[in-house]
Amino acid sequence: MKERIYDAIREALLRQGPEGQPRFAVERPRDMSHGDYSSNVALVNKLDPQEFAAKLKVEGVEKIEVAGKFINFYLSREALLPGEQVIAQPYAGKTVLVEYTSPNLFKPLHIGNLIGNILGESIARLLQKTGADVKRVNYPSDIGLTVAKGVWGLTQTKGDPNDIKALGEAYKVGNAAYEDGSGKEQIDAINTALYEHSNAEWSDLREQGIATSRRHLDELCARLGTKFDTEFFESESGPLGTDIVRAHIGKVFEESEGAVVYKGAHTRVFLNSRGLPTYEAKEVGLFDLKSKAYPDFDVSLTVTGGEQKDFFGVVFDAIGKIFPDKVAGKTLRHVANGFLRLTTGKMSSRLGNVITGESLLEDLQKDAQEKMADRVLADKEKTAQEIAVGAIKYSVLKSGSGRDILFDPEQSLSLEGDSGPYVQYALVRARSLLRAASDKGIAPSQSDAPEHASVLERVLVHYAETVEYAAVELEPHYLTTYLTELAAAFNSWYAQEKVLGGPHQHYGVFLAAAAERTLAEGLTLLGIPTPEEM
RNA sequence: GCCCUCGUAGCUCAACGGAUAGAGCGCAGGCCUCCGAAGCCUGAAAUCGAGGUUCGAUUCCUCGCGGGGGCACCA
Repeated sequence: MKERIYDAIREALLRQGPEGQPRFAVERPRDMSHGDYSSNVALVNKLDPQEFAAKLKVEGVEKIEVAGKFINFYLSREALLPGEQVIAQPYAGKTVLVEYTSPNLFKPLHIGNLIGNILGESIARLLQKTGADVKRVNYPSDIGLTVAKGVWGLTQTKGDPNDIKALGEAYKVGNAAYEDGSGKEQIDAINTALYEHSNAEWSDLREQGIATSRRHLDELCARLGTKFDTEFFESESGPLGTDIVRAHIGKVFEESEGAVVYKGAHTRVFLNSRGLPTYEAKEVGLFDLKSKAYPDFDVSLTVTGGEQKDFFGVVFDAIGKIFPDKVAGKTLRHVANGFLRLTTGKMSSRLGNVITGESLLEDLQKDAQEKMADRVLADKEKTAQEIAVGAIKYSVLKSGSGRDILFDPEQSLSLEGDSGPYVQYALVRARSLLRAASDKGIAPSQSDAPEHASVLERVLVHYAETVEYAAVELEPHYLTTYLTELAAAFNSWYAQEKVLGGPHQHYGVFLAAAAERTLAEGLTLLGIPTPEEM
């Protein structure tokens, strides 16, 4: 619909004469009383709005009104009848790699790690919906200093490498010893030994710890709704990156103080003075792995914390110099996710005040269970989990992608108001109404539609363009905001409308079905579960 | 020191250079004999400061103040 109005204006503008590039916007007015769409075309092009508006004719628009500097478009009743929504396909024919989650094996996943997974999953789904062939990539860190700290910690604590909590404890011990210097030498030695597989005992601890960590990770990803297409490990990208970097010393890289560095916007170390690859060199290897697995990819997105922005700027720059041919025509892009801060202060593995992803989910599940105490549901546990996942995901996806998320561990997460469960609840009510209608044999139909459209229909029309916008901008929160508005419109309509048995009952069912479809699809694009009942 | 970000009701967040700056929580009040009250309705309450660009600035630019992040062997 938006396209249609846009095209009509552009055509009329071109007919006016050769004034160069037509410049104008068609947007959804903030206030519904200003119509369903609005344009600033007259203002920007210094035209008489009345005169210009008179020349416009758009199918599906019943009233074109000039309000001061704007031209407002009111859709016809027919155009406002909820129907098939066609989602534009700006990514058609594109292969997009989305790398996200990228956990540190050997440490339990804390809520901070969850943010990247939640954002990445939603972006992947939005891209898919708008035409892309999406490949989900996980890049776990299974070797390097972090793992060495954990292994050293285990040798001290004698913890069980099959116990995830013991791993967390061991990492804390190792990290502390590394920072105060007391264990630095030994940990560095373990690090080297792990790369070289020169110590069976340490390598064995590493393998066991990784297996434990992966079990928990897989289980958590399954609960969150992520299924990766490919995994690349740092133990693969490390050696590969090392070789590639070495082969380009003098051309792209230079040696300095025993290390191999790249001098871009700022200087970064790719191989440290012990000859081991840093994160930087591993990224070089990772790019090579990605281009071998998916030689025809068009876009590669890396979703990680915003603090890595400058880092990726330099690394992508270096990769472009190493592989000018492989990078040509492709886009490498870093997508920043914010990090999670606690109201009680910074969360830090070192201080031990981490909240693991698992424990947060469990707490929320308990809250949800309590709320459902007096209800009879088919599967309360499953439902509670859907609500818990919805609550967490919504709280991450409701603000702009790079923004930090403030989390109050005392208050837990909200299950009401501006929240995941609020939108889920609207969906559940719509489904419940549809079930009741079906039981009573009231079929959906437009036959008894009321003369005027309600707010609900006027919100529904904007679904497709919102999905497209969120996908192109890589900003799921536009969709989140929209769905909350849609849920509010539905709840409001539902509260004042006695549907079944009323004069517009068939249309009411028809409208509820449209709301149900849209809410369900929208939530799915965010990666939020869509419960049948709650 | 340099670079990047952010600053909007008491709190957590929205607002693609546009019209009367929207929500939720909290606060004050109202609504279940009726398809689900995790809901609906009403009310009080905000753009960090100073300049500039623009017909129009929360949004863009400059300066200042205040958070956060990054800048050589962590990821």
